[in-house]
Amino acid sequence: MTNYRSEFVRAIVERGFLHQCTDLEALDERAAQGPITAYIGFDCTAPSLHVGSMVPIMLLRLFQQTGHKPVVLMGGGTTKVGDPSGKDESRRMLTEEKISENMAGIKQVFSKFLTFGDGPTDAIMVNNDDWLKNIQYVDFLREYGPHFTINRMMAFDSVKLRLEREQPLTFLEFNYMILQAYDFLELNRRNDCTMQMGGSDQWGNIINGVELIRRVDSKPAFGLTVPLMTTTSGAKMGKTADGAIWLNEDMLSPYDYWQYWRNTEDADVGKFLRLFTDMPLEEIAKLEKAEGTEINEVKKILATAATTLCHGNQAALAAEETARKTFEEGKLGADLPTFEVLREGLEAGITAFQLFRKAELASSGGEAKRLIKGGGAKLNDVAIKSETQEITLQNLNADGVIKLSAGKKRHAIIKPV
RNA sequence: GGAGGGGUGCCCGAGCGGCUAAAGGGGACGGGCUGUAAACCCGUUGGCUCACGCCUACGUUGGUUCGAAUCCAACCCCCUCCA
Repeated sequence: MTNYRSEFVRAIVERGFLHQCTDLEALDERAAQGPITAYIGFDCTAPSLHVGSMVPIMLLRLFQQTGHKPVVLMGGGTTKVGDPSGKDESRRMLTEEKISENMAGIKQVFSKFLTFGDGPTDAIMVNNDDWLKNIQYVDFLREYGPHFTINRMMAFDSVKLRLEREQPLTFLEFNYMILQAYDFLELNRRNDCTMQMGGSDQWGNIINGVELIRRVDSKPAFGLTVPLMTTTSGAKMGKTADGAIWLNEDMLSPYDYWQYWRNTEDADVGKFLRLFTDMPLEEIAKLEKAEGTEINEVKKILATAATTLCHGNQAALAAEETARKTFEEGKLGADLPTFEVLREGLEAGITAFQLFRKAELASSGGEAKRLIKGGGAKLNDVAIKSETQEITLQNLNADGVIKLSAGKKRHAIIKPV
């Protein structure tokens, strides 16, 4: 393959981050000469980002590691409008309070992956509400409206898809792409930001910004996208059994985060090591050769490395240890969710299915009963036969607690108090 | 504003007076096989109750009927065409 001159381009190509780029050779040339500035925007639609945003985040990290300046753009303003890309229906409108709450939650995560500061390659964070909120409608239309044709806007996938599926696309959402293009122009002027990166679904929006900068300020700019991540079997990344894999600790425990990576499909292990860890490529190449059950060891390395980045090494090791105890020794790990139950209640006896509900292993009594009937419920690793079995202090194990399991992977501890 | 079509369970979608907690699919969960993988096979999939059973559910509100997701009326929302 081509030899790239810049460390950045070489790294993204080798590690599998590159999907599309407006002009890869020119970017390579430019990145080889010295630090450049690039940004990725994150909308504030939820109180935390989830694993689906990990590729862009890791891209920013790699960008900084290879000597450049990343800009994290919080979409405080654009979230008010709502990005129609990849949505087959309008999102309900979020209130401004909700948006600022979400932003506060999302912000936390970046400091774990990027170094912020004032230096030439230190990351900075900006909020597009700062410039979008003061826009004067008619002035804005006169200045930038002429650079966008409806003909072109209609051709964008985000728009076309909605129209084809006969789903409504509001005028509000229709404006999203213009605002995002304007963001890029604004960042280009303010911070000399010359590249916008993002997920492949953002390609159209990114191109608009590149184009706008060229037309308005006659300056070159780059656009680059990362592939949309799916697992080998086609599932979108970030969603599993209990919902999204959130990056914030208050929404998903490090243990569950570790488990997510531990359960990676065989075929994805190498790809994920390259994308979601800092591990050198030669080392990954070696690990990737593992076959059969050996690959399980590699998955643990992946899980611990990925969790270390997000939650710190201590939390990652604790998660690994809990997993080892739980799965390999059948014992209890400290990280398992623990629920306290009054000792008096246990003395009197609690019906099995009620206890499962208390331990949040089932969301309703019916679900708990079904679980037990299906043979998936265990009490101290022994299958429970009857959903009405009484559980009492007699059932405490050697550690003075009760271990409940729903299936092979979900466990909880009941502790009398 | 006018004409037509439509709103069903987590999602898609069938039903079009009783046999309907509502076909089928997807997803999800559990079991089997394995390696905490994938694929495959099987089961479960509204809530409450130990249970008889009760409650909630087919856009909303009323009505017809012994009986309505199914018929009627008004209203709300969406889509298509016309203005």
